[in-house]
Amino acid sequence: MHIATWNVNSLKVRLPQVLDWLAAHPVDVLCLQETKLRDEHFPVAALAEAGYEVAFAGQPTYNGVAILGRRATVGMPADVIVGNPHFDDPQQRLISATIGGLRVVCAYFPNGQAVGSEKFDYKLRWIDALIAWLGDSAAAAPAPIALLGDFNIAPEDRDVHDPEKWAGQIHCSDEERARFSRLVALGMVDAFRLFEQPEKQFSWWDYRMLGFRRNAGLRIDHILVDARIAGRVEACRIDREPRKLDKPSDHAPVIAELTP
DNA sequence: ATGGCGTACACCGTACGA
Repeated sequence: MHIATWNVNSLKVRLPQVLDWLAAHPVDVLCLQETKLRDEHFPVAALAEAGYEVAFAGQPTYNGVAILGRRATVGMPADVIVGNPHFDDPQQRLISATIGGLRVVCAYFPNGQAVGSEKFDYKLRWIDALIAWLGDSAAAAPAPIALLGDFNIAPEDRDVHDPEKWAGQIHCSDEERARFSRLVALGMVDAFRLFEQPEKQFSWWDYRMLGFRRNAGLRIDHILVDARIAGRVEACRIDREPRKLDKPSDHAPVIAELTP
């Protein structure tokens, strides 16, 4: 079974790339972030045609998350919960569902803009509420949890192209990294770091300043899996190919392979 | 050098992202 996450930065613009990517990589579960679509505009029919059942939560212009399930293998996302019961949030950043024997949590963490800003405070509170909720529900979870998404946190300096330039900055601050560690401490592992990886592996590159060509990126998109099923993770990698296309998302997909 | 690029919505600029 393959599970994946991709911040598409507008599903309206990126739909052809998502369909092409799914045709080439028929993952069983795909979590999307920044769909930027009202629910009535979500491309349910096009994805059904491609063999995927969907659960989604959107709003105009900003945010928006979705979980896609391959009909032939895992089918429809079940027991869908939109948002976090511990945190009243007008922004659509969180959706979870039971699928493929996992409790899949698809998350678009707030960006935070700048350390110390109001948006940074919102980011920290949002993450604290996520930790509180997962901490509570993990005990009662009917299935192992997999948390996939755009965390907007580079957990370590090796996840940053220029750690000195980024030291203490947004995505790299101690407060954010401490919260990433607290998520892991709930009993999850970073699937990507279960394996030896090449150096300088990133999942996001700035559109500006030739970020991708210079590999000036950050690894901020992650797949955390329940530590109890860490042994089932066979592989985890970032697929840079879609970032090379015309009109790409600024993020690349991350894929993990699990044994059944 | 705080720029740069891309998206959305609405208007021909502004907000936001990371």
